[in-house]
Amino acid sequence: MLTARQARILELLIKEYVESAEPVASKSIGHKYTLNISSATIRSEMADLEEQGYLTHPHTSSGRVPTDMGYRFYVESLMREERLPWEVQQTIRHQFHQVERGQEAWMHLAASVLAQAVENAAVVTAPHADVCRIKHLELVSLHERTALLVLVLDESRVEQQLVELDEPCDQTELTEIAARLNRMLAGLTAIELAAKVRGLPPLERIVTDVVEEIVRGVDEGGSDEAYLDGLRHVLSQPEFSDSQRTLELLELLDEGNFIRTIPLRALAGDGVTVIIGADNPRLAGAGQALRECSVVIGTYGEPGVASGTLAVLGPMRMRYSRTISTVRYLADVMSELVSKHQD
Amino acid sequence: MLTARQARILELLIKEYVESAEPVASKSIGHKYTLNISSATIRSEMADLEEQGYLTHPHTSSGRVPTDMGYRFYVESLMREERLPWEVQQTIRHQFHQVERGQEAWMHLAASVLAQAVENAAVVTAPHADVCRIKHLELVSLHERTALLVLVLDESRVEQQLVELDEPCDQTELTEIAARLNRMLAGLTAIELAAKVRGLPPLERIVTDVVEEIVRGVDEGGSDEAYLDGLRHVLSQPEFSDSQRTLELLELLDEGNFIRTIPLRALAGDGVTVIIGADNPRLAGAGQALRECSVVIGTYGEPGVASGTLAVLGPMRMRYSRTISTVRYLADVMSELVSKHQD
DNA sequence: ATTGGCACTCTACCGGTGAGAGTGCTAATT
DNA sequence: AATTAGCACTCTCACCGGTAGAGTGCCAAT
Repeated sequence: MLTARQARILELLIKEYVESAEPVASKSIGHKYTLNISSATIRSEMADLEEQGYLTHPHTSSGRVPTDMGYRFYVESLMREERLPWEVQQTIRHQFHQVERGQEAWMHLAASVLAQAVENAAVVTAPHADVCRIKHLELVSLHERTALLVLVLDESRVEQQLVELDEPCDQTELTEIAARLNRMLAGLTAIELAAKVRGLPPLERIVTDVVEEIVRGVDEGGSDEAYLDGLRHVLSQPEFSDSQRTLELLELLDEGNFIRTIPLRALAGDGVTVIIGADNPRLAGAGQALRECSVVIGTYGEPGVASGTLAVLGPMRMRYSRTISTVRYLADVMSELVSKHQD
Repeated sequence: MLTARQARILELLIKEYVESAEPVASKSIGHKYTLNISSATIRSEMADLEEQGYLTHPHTSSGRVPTDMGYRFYVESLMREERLPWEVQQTIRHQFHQVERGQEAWMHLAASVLAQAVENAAVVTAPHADVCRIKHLELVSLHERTALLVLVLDESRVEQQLVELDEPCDQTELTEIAARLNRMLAGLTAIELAAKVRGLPPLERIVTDVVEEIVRGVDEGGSDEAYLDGLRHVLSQPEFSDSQRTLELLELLDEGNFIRTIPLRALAGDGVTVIIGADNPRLAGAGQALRECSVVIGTYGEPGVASGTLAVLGPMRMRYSRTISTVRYLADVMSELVSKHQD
């Protein structure tokens, strides 16, 4: 167990380390923050903290550095959650209301705003329900036997796919088919759809099969695109001054690999979840680079109805308090906006 | 002017340097490729080449390295364009026919395939006409006063945007409006549209204004999204072993900045264009990192009707022949696929 | 329990040195 | 006149040893 003083020292040490990125000496804590104890005392406390696993030593004669366990204890017990300063709140809100275009642009914006606010990498996934519903579909003739299916789902999600038809079919016919299907399918989920389309004529079936495939794909979230921004912030941290490390991380996360590497949805819990270093078994196998990183995950929207994920990736040496507040705040803002456009 | 022998030496030197990434000594050329001349002769030829500006010296007693000018001469005069090996062609074709989903996925795929094939960073922009035409539009009611406009343009391009209406409006009304507008606007360009919508009732005007805005945006290509992949390849090259360089490049290109930094459309010419180092004034200002890079740009599709851009970014020390062939080949494949789905 | 003091350890930095690689020049050769 | 062998010269890089400085661990005094 930690005494109150040890906890205090741990807290100050982490604060200091987060700022300086260098091992913290016993003196610097005593000097900077006016504790009425000498460096020698701090040293012996530190030795104790180390024995309990909260700190380490890069080498015998260097200052202390927090371990995963140290950070975890800090996040869970020591840190008080910061209220996000008014200006920052305003900046975020402002940036958000500036643009209000398609969902894609919106996600990009969210990732960009988050990345900028926390000065780390940010990932955002689009909001959607656990099961999504069909809102509307449209068929546009491209060729004789090729049509473009535009499928509008709830949550303003638009999916498109080419459909190869059995027989030639002009726009008039397609429009009729679309109208019939719209009357029949509006508001259905994938499962309901599957039940309802039995016995439809073949041409309609070709379309509904594609629709079902798309809807199922969306439900599984496998198609979830992750909008990533701000990798540069992470990579410019001193822990990545070695270009080998940089590459390792880059290869893990480049180009939409993120979701495959870090299964956000699976890791997200209620409120804001913090994953520190090799904390989570799912990250443990992911190479050295990730083991020095932490991930802060939040969800926004209404659970089950329309929710997305919001995450920050940074070095373990991260301003947790600030990051968590920001994620929470941004999640709130985005929840608001989502519920405004709720159907 | 270069003698035949000097040209030969330049060629071999570049080949060697591209492989080894290290300054090339006079000996190593003589040894590896059986020229019947001694290293002393090669040295004097090299000195001459240097005087003419094709080579440089990192320092007095090191081998030679090609300059921008050296590379340019190589690309324009010495290099013979390689025929892409059959297996590579097959690999590319195969990867392409695997997936045939929405345009977005298609672009991602193209970037990924290209990046992998040339082992450098690849950028792809979606195909579209210089002026695009309206194909179809759809209005979906979200709220009383909010509708989702889904706009299908030629080239299977789908744009969506929220529209705030003056007065409450239900789906039935919206559908009617959409039908009217479709009859009126199908096949029009932005300019034709602007002329035709004068005197429409206010509610229709709100929609057409948004449509016009979108179409103009698309025409200008400013909204061109660039699909970037394979940065990791570039950054793992030895010229970026310094993590400072890495960062510089990353900051230039991170998150869709690419198009802003490198105006592909403006640089593309007929066939395949190669920009070497600080060759182009538009790149000159872009920081040290880019000055050590080359860009190979190709276009695909039918010029003016539906064309997109395809580019490779890599260190100046690049396998130009292979890269150019690959860009050309991929452009052909993509042109085929585009014209197949032409309207 | 706390603290001042001191020995000990490890790093980072500096200057020097020697090997190696590669050139430039010159004088000899074809 | 072009080519070549030979040699001196230059620059880099890796290695070494020595030192200053930072910081700890421990012990004896308070």
